[in-house]
Amino acid sequence: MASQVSSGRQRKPELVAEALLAKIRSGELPVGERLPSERDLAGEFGVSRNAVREALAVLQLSGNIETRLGDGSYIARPEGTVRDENDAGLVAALNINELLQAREALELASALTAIRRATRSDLLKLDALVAEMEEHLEQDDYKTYLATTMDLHRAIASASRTPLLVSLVTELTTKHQNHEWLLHTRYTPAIGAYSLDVHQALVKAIRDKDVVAVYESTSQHYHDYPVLQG
Amino acid sequence: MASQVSSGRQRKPELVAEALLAKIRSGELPVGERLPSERDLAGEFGVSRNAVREALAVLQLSGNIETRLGDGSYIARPEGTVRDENDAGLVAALNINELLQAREALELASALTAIRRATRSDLLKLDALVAEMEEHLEQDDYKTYLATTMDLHRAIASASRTPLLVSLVTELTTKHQNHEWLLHTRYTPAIGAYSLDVHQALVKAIRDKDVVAVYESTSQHYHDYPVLQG
DNA sequence: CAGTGGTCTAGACCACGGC
DNA sequence: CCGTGGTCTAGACCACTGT
Repeated sequence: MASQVSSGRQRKPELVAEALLAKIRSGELPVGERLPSERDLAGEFGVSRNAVREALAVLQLSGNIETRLGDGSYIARPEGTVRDENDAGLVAALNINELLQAREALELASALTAIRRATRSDLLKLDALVAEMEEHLEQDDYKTYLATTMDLHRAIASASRTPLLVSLVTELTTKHQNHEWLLHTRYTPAIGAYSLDVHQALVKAIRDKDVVAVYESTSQHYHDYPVLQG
Repeated sequence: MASQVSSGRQRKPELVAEALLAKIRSGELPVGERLPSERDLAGEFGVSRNAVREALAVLQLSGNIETRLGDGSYIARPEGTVRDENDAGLVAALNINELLQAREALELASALTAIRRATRSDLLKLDALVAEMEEHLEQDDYKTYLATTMDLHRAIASASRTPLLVSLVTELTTKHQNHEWLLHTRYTPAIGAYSLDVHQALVKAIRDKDVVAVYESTSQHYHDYPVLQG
Protein backbone atom coordinates (compact mmCIF):
# COMPACT_ATOMS: atom_id res chain seq x y z
CA MET A 1 0.00 0.00 0.00
CA ALA A 2 0.89 3.66 0.09
CA SER A 3 2.58 3.58 -3.25
CA GLN A 4 6.12 4.88 -3.36
CA VAL A 5 6.15 8.61 -2.93
CA SER A 6 8.72 9.25 -5.59
CA SER A 7 8.44 13.02 -5.52
CA GLY A 8 9.71 13.73 -2.05
CA ARG A 9 13.43 13.67 -1.55
CA GLN A 10 12.80 13.51 2.12
CA ARG A 11 12.80 10.24 3.93
CA LYS A 12 9.57 8.80 5.24
CA PRO A 13 10.68 8.77 8.88
CA GLU A 14 11.46 12.48 8.68
CA LEU A 15 8.09 13.27 7.20
CA VAL A 16 6.38 11.34 9.95
CA ALA A 17 8.49 13.00 12.63
CA GLU A 18 7.67 16.44 11.29
CA ALA A 19 4.00 15.63 11.09
CA LEU A 20 3.98 14.51 14.71
CA LEU A 21 6.01 17.55 15.73
CA ALA A 22 3.43 19.75 14.03
CA LYS A 23 0.66 18.08 16.00
CA ILE A 24 2.61 18.63 19.18
CA ARG A 25 3.15 22.29 18.38
CA SER A 26 -0.46 22.87 17.47
CA GLY A 27 -1.56 21.48 20.78
CA GLU A 28 -3.40 18.59 19.23
CA LEU A 29 -1.06 16.39 21.22
CA PRO A 30 -0.68 17.97 24.67
CA VAL A 31 2.04 17.05 27.14
CA GLY A 32 1.35 13.73 28.83
CA GLU A 33 -0.87 12.56 25.99
CA ARG A 34 -0.35 9.05 24.83
CA LEU A 35 0.43 8.49 21.17
CA PRO A 36 -1.41 5.89 19.10
CA SER A 37 0.42 2.57 18.88
CA GLU A 38 3.21 2.25 16.33
CA ARG A 39 1.03 -0.03 14.24
CA ASP A 40 -1.81 2.49 14.24
CA LEU A 41 0.52 5.35 13.35
CA ALA A 42 1.88 3.28 10.48
CA GLY A 43 -1.62 2.86 9.15
CA GLU A 44 -2.50 6.51 9.70
CA PHE A 45 0.51 7.80 7.79
CA GLY A 46 0.50 5.03 5.21
CA VAL A 47 4.02 3.91 6.00
CA SER A 48 5.53 0.80 7.48
CA ARG A 49 6.01 0.35 11.18
CA ASN A 50 9.76 0.59 10.70
CA ALA A 51 9.43 4.10 9.32
CA VAL A 52 7.28 5.07 12.28
CA ARG A 53 9.77 3.58 14.70
CA GLU A 54 12.62 5.55 13.20
CA ALA A 55 10.58 8.73 13.44
CA LEU A 56 9.81 8.04 17.09
CA ALA A 57 13.51 7.38 17.72
CA VAL A 58 14.31 10.86 16.43
CA LEU A 59 11.66 12.42 18.65
CA GLN A 60 13.08 10.51 21.59
CA LEU A 61 16.55 11.87 20.94
CA SER A 62 15.25 15.40 20.84
CA GLY A 63 13.33 14.76 24.03
CA ASN A 64 9.87 15.37 22.64
CA ILE A 65 8.46 12.00 23.51
CA GLU A 66 9.13 9.30 26.03
CA THR A 67 8.62 5.65 25.20
CA ARG A 68 7.79 2.93 27.69
CA LEU A 69 8.21 -0.68 26.73
CA GLY A 70 5.00 -2.66 26.68
CA ASP A 71 3.01 0.50 27.33
CA GLY A 72 3.33 3.24 24.73
CA SER A 73 4.85 6.59 23.81
CA TYR A 74 3.95 9.80 25.60
CA ILE A 75 4.45 13.46 24.81
CA ALA A 76 7.22 14.71 27.08
CA ARG A 77 7.39 18.37 26.19
CA PRO A 78 5.65 20.61 23.67
CA GLU A 79 8.69 21.97 21.92
CA GLY A 80 12.16 20.62 22.37
CA THR A 81 14.66 23.38 22.65
CA VAL A 82 17.30 22.03 20.38
CA ARG A 83 20.86 22.73 21.31
CA ASP A 84 22.77 24.16 18.39
CA GLU A 85 26.15 24.72 19.84
CA ASN A 86 28.87 26.06 17.67
CA ASP A 87 32.41 25.97 18.93
CA ALA A 88 33.67 28.19 16.15
CA GLY A 89 33.48 31.37 18.20
CA LEU A 90 34.20 29.54 21.40
CA VAL A 91 37.90 30.08 21.58
CA ALA A 92 37.70 33.44 19.87
CA ALA A 93 35.53 34.81 22.67
CA LEU A 94 38.10 34.21 25.38
CA ASN A 95 39.94 37.10 26.94
CA ILE A 96 43.56 36.90 27.98
CA ASN A 97 43.07 35.44 31.41
CA GLU A 98 40.50 32.97 30.25
CA LEU A 99 42.82 31.89 27.49
CA LEU A 100 45.60 31.29 29.96
CA GLN A 101 43.27 29.36 32.25
CA ALA A 102 42.13 27.29 29.31
CA ARG A 103 45.68 26.57 28.24
CA GLU A 104 46.61 25.47 31.70
CA ALA A 105 43.68 23.11 31.98
CA LEU A 106 44.05 21.67 28.52
CA GLU A 107 47.78 21.19 28.77
CA LEU A 108 47.32 19.52 32.11
CA ALA A 109 44.86 17.16 30.47
CA SER A 110 47.23 16.59 27.56
CA ALA A 111 50.17 15.76 29.76
CA LEU A 112 48.21 13.46 32.04
CA THR A 113 46.68 11.63 29.10
CA ALA A 114 50.06 11.45 27.43
CA ILE A 115 51.32 9.58 30.47
CA ARG A 116 49.16 6.66 29.46
CA ARG A 117 49.27 6.94 25.68
CA ALA A 118 52.61 8.36 24.61
CA THR A 119 54.77 6.07 22.51
CA ARG A 120 58.54 5.91 22.69
CA SER A 121 58.82 8.05 19.57
CA ASP A 122 56.53 10.64 21.15
CA LEU A 123 58.87 10.87 24.12
CA LEU A 124 61.88 11.18 21.86
CA LYS A 125 60.21 14.00 20.03
CA LEU A 126 59.57 15.81 23.31
CA ASP A 127 63.23 15.37 24.21
CA ALA A 128 64.26 16.83 20.88
CA LEU A 129 62.06 19.88 21.37
CA VAL A 130 63.40 20.50 24.86
CA ALA A 131 66.93 20.26 23.51
CA GLU A 132 66.01 22.73 20.81
CA MET A 133 64.61 25.10 23.43
CA GLU A 134 67.86 24.81 25.30
CA GLU A 135 69.86 25.82 22.25
CA HIS A 136 67.70 28.83 21.50
CA LEU A 137 68.09 29.94 25.06
CA GLU A 138 71.87 29.66 24.90
CA GLN A 139 71.81 31.95 21.91
CA ASP A 140 69.53 34.38 23.71
CA ASP A 141 66.98 33.88 20.97
CA TYR A 142 63.93 34.27 23.14
CA LYS A 143 61.51 34.67 20.33
CA THR A 144 62.37 31.33 18.77
CA TYR A 145 62.51 29.84 22.23
CA LEU A 146 58.91 30.85 22.82
CA ALA A 147 57.84 29.41 19.49
CA THR A 148 59.50 26.11 20.29
CA THR A 149 57.78 26.12 23.66
CA MET A 150 54.48 26.24 21.85
CA ASP A 151 55.63 23.40 19.64
CA LEU A 152 56.38 21.40 22.75
CA HIS A 153 52.90 21.90 24.10
CA ARG A 154 51.40 20.90 20.79
CA ALA A 155 53.63 17.82 20.73
CA ILE A 156 52.42 16.85 24.18
CA ALA A 157 48.86 17.19 22.95
CA SER A 158 49.70 14.93 20.02
CA ALA A 159 51.15 12.39 22.40
CA SER A 160 47.83 12.30 24.23
CA ARG A 161 46.31 10.75 21.10
CA THR A 162 43.19 12.78 21.69
CA PRO A 163 42.09 14.58 18.52
CA LEU A 164 40.07 17.26 20.29
CA LEU A 165 42.99 18.16 22.55
CA VAL A 166 45.30 18.44 19.57
CA SER A 167 42.90 20.80 17.83
CA LEU A 168 42.24 22.93 20.89
CA VAL A 169 45.82 23.23 22.08
CA THR A 170 46.92 24.11 18.57
CA GLU A 171 44.26 26.76 18.35
CA LEU A 172 45.00 28.21 21.76
CA THR A 173 48.76 28.30 21.39
CA THR A 174 48.44 29.86 17.95
CA LYS A 175 46.14 32.53 19.27
CA HIS A 176 48.50 33.03 22.14
CA GLN A 177 51.44 33.51 19.80
CA ASN A 178 49.56 35.96 17.68
CA HIS A 179 48.64 38.25 20.51
CA GLU A 180 50.69 41.29 20.92
CA TRP A 181 50.68 41.13 24.67
CA LEU A 182 52.92 38.15 24.35
CA LEU A 183 55.48 40.37 22.70
CA HIS A 184 55.45 42.59 25.71
CA THR A 185 56.70 39.87 27.93
CA ARG A 186 60.29 40.55 28.73
CA TYR A 187 62.42 37.52 28.84
CA THR A 188 65.58 37.78 30.81
CA PRO A 189 68.17 35.01 31.04
CA ALA A 190 66.94 34.22 34.53
CA ILE A 191 63.31 33.91 33.46
CA GLY A 192 64.33 31.84 30.48
CA ALA A 193 66.37 29.46 32.57
CA TYR A 194 63.51 29.02 34.97
CA SER A 195 61.08 28.42 32.15
CA LEU A 196 63.31 25.80 30.62
CA ASP A 197 63.58 24.14 33.99
CA VAL A 198 59.82 23.88 34.32
CA HIS A 199 59.44 22.40 30.85
CA GLN A 200 62.20 19.90 31.42
CA ALA A 201 60.50 18.84 34.61
CA LEU A 202 57.22 18.45 32.74
CA VAL A 203 58.69 16.18 30.10
CA LYS A 204 60.52 14.16 32.74
CA ALA A 205 57.30 13.78 34.70
CA ILE A 206 55.53 12.47 31.61
CA ARG A 207 58.27 9.95 30.95
CA ASP A 208 58.27 8.86 34.60
CA LYS A 209 54.49 8.60 34.51
CA ASP A 210 54.46 10.75 37.61
CA VAL A 211 50.97 12.19 37.91
CA VAL A 212 51.71 14.48 40.81
CA ALA A 213 54.84 15.87 39.19
CA VAL A 214 52.91 16.65 36.01
CA TYR A 215 50.25 18.41 38.00
CA GLU A 216 52.76 20.45 39.97
CA SER A 217 54.92 21.46 37.05
CA THR A 218 51.89 22.57 35.06
CA SER A 219 50.60 24.60 37.98
CA GLN A 220 54.03 26.07 38.41
CA HIS A 221 54.26 26.90 34.75
CA TYR A 222 51.18 29.05 34.79
CA HIS A 223 51.44 30.42 38.26
CA ASP A 224 54.66 32.12 37.33
CA TYR A 225 53.63 33.00 33.83
CA PRO A 226 54.91 36.46 32.89
CA VAL A 227 51.65 38.19 32.22
CA LEU A 228 49.59 40.84 33.87
CA GLN A 229 47.09 39.41 36.26
CA GLY A 230 43.63 40.83 36.72
CA MET B 1 16.86 -19.68 7.19
CA ALA B 2 18.97 -18.81 10.14
CA SER B 3 16.18 -19.51 12.55
CA GLN B 4 16.01 -17.33 15.60
CA VAL B 5 19.24 -17.62 17.49
CA SER B 6 17.77 -17.89 20.93
CA SER B 7 21.09 -18.48 22.64
CA GLY B 8 22.56 -14.99 22.60
CA ARG B 9 21.12 -12.27 24.75
CA GLN B 10 23.01 -9.85 22.61
CA ARG B 11 21.51 -8.26 19.57
CA LYS B 12 22.46 -9.57 16.17
CA PRO B 13 23.96 -6.29 14.93
CA GLU B 14 26.28 -6.20 17.94
CA LEU B 15 27.44 -9.75 17.36
CA VAL B 16 28.20 -8.94 13.74
CA ALA B 17 29.98 -5.70 14.69
CA GLU B 18 32.15 -7.49 17.23
CA ALA B 19 32.96 -10.25 14.80
CA LEU B 20 34.07 -7.73 12.20
CA LEU B 21 36.03 -5.80 14.81
CA ALA B 22 37.81 -9.00 15.77
CA LYS B 23 38.77 -9.57 12.16
CA ILE B 24 40.08 -6.03 11.95
CA ARG B 25 42.11 -6.41 15.10
CA SER B 26 43.53 -9.76 14.05
CA GLY B 27 44.73 -8.24 10.81
CA GLU B 28 42.53 -10.44 8.69
CA LEU B 29 41.01 -7.21 7.41
CA PRO B 30 43.87 -4.76 6.89
CA VAL B 31 43.41 -1.02 6.45
CA GLY B 32 42.14 -0.13 3.02
CA GLU B 33 40.65 -3.57 2.51
CA ARG B 34 37.20 -3.67 1.04
CA LEU B 35 34.52 -5.51 2.96
CA PRO B 36 32.24 -8.03 1.27
CA SER B 37 28.94 -6.56 0.17
CA GLU B 38 26.19 -6.20 2.74
CA ARG B 39 24.28 -9.00 1.09
CA ASP B 40 27.27 -11.31 1.25
CA LEU B 41 27.96 -10.43 4.87
CA ALA B 42 24.35 -11.19 5.67
CA GLY B 43 24.78 -14.64 4.15
CA GLU B 44 28.11 -15.22 5.85
CA PHE B 45 26.80 -14.39 9.31
CA GLY B 46 23.39 -15.93 8.77
CA VAL B 47 21.52 -12.71 9.52
CA SER B 48 19.41 -10.34 7.51
CA ARG B 49 20.87 -7.46 5.59
CA ASN B 50 19.25 -5.06 8.03
CA ALA B 51 21.24 -6.52 10.90
CA VAL B 52 24.43 -6.18 8.89
CA ARG B 53 23.59 -2.59 8.02
CA GLU B 54 23.07 -1.67 11.65
CA ALA B 55 26.40 -3.27 12.54
CA LEU B 56 28.15 -1.31 9.82
CA ALA B 57 26.49 1.88 11.04
CA VAL B 58 28.04 1.37 14.46
CA LEU B 59 31.46 0.74 12.95
CA GLN B 60 31.06 3.90 10.91
CA LEU B 61 30.29 5.96 13.98
CA SER B 62 33.32 4.59 15.76
CA GLY B 63 35.40 5.39 12.70
CA ASN B 64 36.55 1.87 11.92
CA ILE B 65 35.09 1.69 8.45
CA GLU B 66 34.20 4.09 5.70
CA THR B 67 31.25 3.47 3.42
CA ARG B 68 30.92 4.77 -0.11
CA LEU B 69 27.56 4.74 -1.81
CA GLY B 70 27.39 2.51 -4.85
CA ASP B 71 30.86 1.21 -4.14
CA GLY B 72 31.36 -0.54 -0.83
CA SER B 73 32.73 -0.33 2.71
CA TYR B 74 36.43 -0.07 3.45
CA ILE B 75 38.52 -0.55 6.56
CA ALA B 76 39.51 2.93 7.70
CA ARG B 77 41.81 2.10 10.59
CA PRO B 78 42.68 -0.85 12.80
CA GLU B 79 42.04 0.68 16.19
CA GLY B 80 42.24 3.89 18.15
CA THR B 81 44.58 5.56 15.75
CA VAL B 82 43.92 9.20 15.09
CA ARG B 83 42.59 10.90 12.06
CA ASP B 84 44.84 13.76 11.04
CA GLU B 85 43.13 16.44 8.99
CA ASN B 86 40.92 19.45 9.63
CA ASP B 87 40.64 21.70 12.63
CA ALA B 88 37.25 22.95 11.54
CA GLY B 89 34.20 21.20 12.86
CA LEU B 90 36.05 20.22 15.99
CA VAL B 91 33.53 18.62 18.30
CA ALA B 92 31.07 17.90 15.53
CA ALA B 93 33.63 15.81 13.69
CA LEU B 94 34.35 13.46 16.58
CA ASN B 95 33.20 9.87 16.46
CA ILE B 96 32.15 7.98 19.54
CA ASN B 97 35.55 6.74 20.57
CA GLU B 98 37.15 10.11 20.09
CA LEU B 99 34.32 11.71 21.99
CA LEU B 100 34.90 9.37 24.90
CA GLN B 101 38.62 10.14 24.86
CA ALA B 102 37.92 13.85 24.77
CA ARG B 103 35.47 13.59 27.64
CA GLU B 104 37.97 11.74 29.75
CA ALA B 105 40.71 14.28 29.16
CA LEU B 106 38.52 17.32 29.66
CA GLU B 107 36.81 15.99 32.75
CA LEU B 108 40.16 15.13 34.21
CA ALA B 109 41.23 18.71 33.59
CA SER B 110 37.98 20.00 35.08
CA ALA B 111 38.29 17.97 38.23
CA LEU B 112 41.93 18.83 38.76
CA THR B 113 41.32 22.50 38.21
CA ALA B 114 38.26 22.34 40.43
CA ILE B 115 40.54 21.16 43.22
CA ARG B 116 42.09 24.61 43.29
CA ARG B 117 39.11 26.75 42.40
CA ALA B 118 35.93 25.15 43.70
CA THR B 119 34.03 27.14 46.30
CA ARG B 120 32.15 25.63 49.21
CA SER B 121 28.88 26.07 47.37
CA ASP B 122 30.31 24.27 44.36
CA LEU B 123 31.14 21.30 46.53
CA LEU B 124 27.68 21.32 48.08
CA LYS B 125 26.16 21.25 44.64
CA LEU B 126 28.28 18.25 43.72
CA ASP B 127 27.10 16.49 46.86
CA ALA B 128 23.51 17.19 45.95
CA LEU B 129 23.93 15.73 42.50
CA VAL B 130 25.57 12.59 43.83
CA ALA B 131 22.69 12.18 46.26
CA GLU B 132 20.28 12.58 43.39
CA MET B 133 22.12 9.91 41.42
CA GLU B 134 21.85 7.62 44.41
CA GLU B 135 18.09 8.06 44.51
CA HIS B 136 17.61 7.36 40.82
CA LEU B 137 19.67 4.22 41.20
CA GLU B 138 17.57 3.00 44.09
CA GLN B 139 14.53 3.33 41.88
CA ASP B 140 16.28 1.49 39.05
CA ASP B 141 15.79 4.57 36.90
CA TYR B 142 18.98 4.19 34.91
CA LYS B 143 17.99 6.65 32.26
CA THR B 144 17.57 9.51 34.70
CA TYR B 145 20.65 8.32 36.52
CA LEU B 146 22.70 8.70 33.37
CA ALA B 147 21.29 12.18 32.78
CA THR B 148 22.19 13.23 36.31
CA THR B 149 25.68 11.82 35.81
CA MET B 150 26.09 14.20 32.90
CA ASP B 151 24.84 17.03 35.12
CA LEU B 152 27.51 16.13 37.64
CA HIS B 153 30.26 16.35 35.07
CA ARG B 154 28.96 19.70 33.90
CA ALA B 155 28.87 20.91 37.49
CA ILE B 156 32.47 19.86 37.99
CA ALA B 157 33.40 21.83 34.89
CA SER B 158 31.61 24.85 36.34
CA ALA B 159 33.55 24.45 39.56
CA SER B 160 36.78 24.69 37.59
CA ARG B 161 35.87 28.31 36.81
CA THR B 162 37.28 27.84 33.33
CA PRO B 163 34.85 29.09 30.70
CA LEU B 164 36.24 27.03 27.86
CA LEU B 165 35.99 23.84 29.89
CA VAL B 166 32.39 24.60 30.79
CA SER B 167 31.49 25.09 27.15
CA LEU B 168 33.32 22.04 25.92
CA VAL B 169 32.15 19.63 28.60
CA THR B 170 28.58 20.80 28.11
CA GLU B 171 28.84 20.26 24.41
CA LEU B 172 30.47 16.86 24.71
CA THR B 173 28.10 15.47 27.31
CA THR B 174 25.13 16.70 25.30
CA LYS B 175 26.43 15.05 22.18
CA HIS B 176 27.15 11.93 24.15
CA GLN B 177 23.59 11.77 25.45
CA ASN B 178 22.32 11.97 21.90
CA HIS B 179 24.47 9.03 20.88
CA GLU B 180 23.66 6.95 23.91
CA TRP B 181 21.05 4.98 22.06
CA LEU B 182 23.63 3.53 19.73
CA LEU B 183 25.84 2.38 22.53
CA HIS B 184 23.12 0.10 23.80
CA THR B 185 24.29 0.65 27.30
CA ARG B 186 23.06 -2.20 29.36
CA TYR B 187 22.90 -0.94 32.88
CA THR B 188 22.46 -3.57 35.51
CA PRO B 189 22.19 -2.90 39.23
CA ALA B 190 25.78 -4.07 39.64
CA ILE B 191 27.10 -1.73 36.98
CA GLY B 192 25.05 1.12 38.39
CA ALA B 193 26.36 0.57 41.90
CA TYR B 194 29.91 0.50 40.61
CA SER B 195 29.37 3.66 38.59
CA LEU B 196 27.94 5.46 41.61
CA ASP B 197 30.92 4.36 43.62
CA VAL B 198 33.35 5.82 41.10
CA HIS B 199 31.51 9.13 41.00
CA GLN B 200 31.35 9.34 44.78
CA ALA B 201 35.08 8.74 44.90
CA LEU B 202 35.63 11.49 42.34
CA VAL B 203 33.69 14.08 44.32
CA LYS B 204 35.42 13.04 47.52
CA ALA B 205 38.80 13.35 45.82
CA ILE B 206 37.97 16.88 44.68
CA ARG B 207 36.95 17.87 48.19
CA ASP B 208 40.06 16.30 49.68
CA LYS B 209 42.19 18.02 47.04
CA ASP B 210 43.68 14.63 46.30
CA VAL B 211 45.27 14.88 42.85
CA VAL B 212 46.15 11.23 42.53
CA ALA B 213 42.71 10.09 43.59
CA VAL B 214 41.08 12.35 41.00
CA TYR B 215 43.35 10.97 38.33
CA GLU B 216 42.66 7.39 39.28
CA SER B 217 38.91 7.69 39.60
CA THR B 218 38.67 9.42 36.23
CA SER B 219 40.79 6.75 34.59
CA GLN B 220 38.65 4.11 36.23
CA HIS B 221 35.47 5.76 35.05
CA TYR B 222 36.41 5.56 31.42
CA HIS B 223 38.37 2.37 31.47
CA ASP B 224 35.25 0.50 32.46
CA TYR B 225 32.86 2.46 30.33
CA PRO B 226 30.29 0.17 28.74
CA VAL B 227 30.94 0.75 25.09
CA LEU B 228 31.89 -1.26 22.09
CA GLN B 229 35.63 -1.52 21.53
CA GLY B 230 37.88 -0.54 24.39
C1' DC C 1 -5.01 -12.13 28.95
C1' DA C 2 -4.52 -8.72 24.97
C1' DG C 3 -1.80 -5.00 23.40
C1' DT C 4 2.49 -2.70 23.25
C1' DG C 5 7.25 -1.82 22.03
C1' DG C 6 11.80 -4.43 20.66
C1' DT C 7 13.86 -7.13 17.27
C1' DC C 8 14.68 -9.54 13.05
C1' DT C 9 13.64 -11.26 8.41
C1' DA C 10 13.06 -11.61 3.33
C1' DG C 11 12.23 -9.18 -0.32
C1' DA C 12 11.58 -5.11 -3.10
C1' DC C 13 12.74 -0.69 -5.52
C1' DC C 14 15.76 3.26 -6.09
C1' DA C 15 20.09 6.07 -7.09
C1' DC C 16 24.63 5.89 -7.48
C1' DG C 17 29.53 4.11 -8.79
C1' DG C 18 32.70 1.48 -11.39
C1' DC C 19 33.59 -1.27 -15.43
C1' DC D 1 25.71 -2.55 -17.73
C1' DC D 2 25.74 -4.80 -13.16
C1' DG D 3 26.64 -4.59 -8.34
C1' DT D 4 26.60 -1.55 -4.52
C1' DG D 5 24.62 0.96 -0.69
C1' DG D 6 20.10 3.61 0.70
C1' DT D 7 15.43 3.03 1.68
C1' DC D 8 11.04 1.00 2.65
C1' DT D 9 7.70 -2.73 3.31
C1' DA D 10 4.92 -6.53 5.35
C1' DG D 11 5.08 -9.79 8.41
C1' DA D 12 6.84 -12.51 12.15
C1' DC D 13 8.28 -13.67 16.97
C1' DC D 14 9.68 -12.15 21.50
C1' DA D 15 9.46 -9.70 26.17
C1' DC D 16 7.24 -6.68 28.56
C1' DT D 17 3.13 -3.93 30.74
C1' DG D 18 -1.32 -3.04 31.93
C1' DT D 19 -5.85 -4.83 33.27
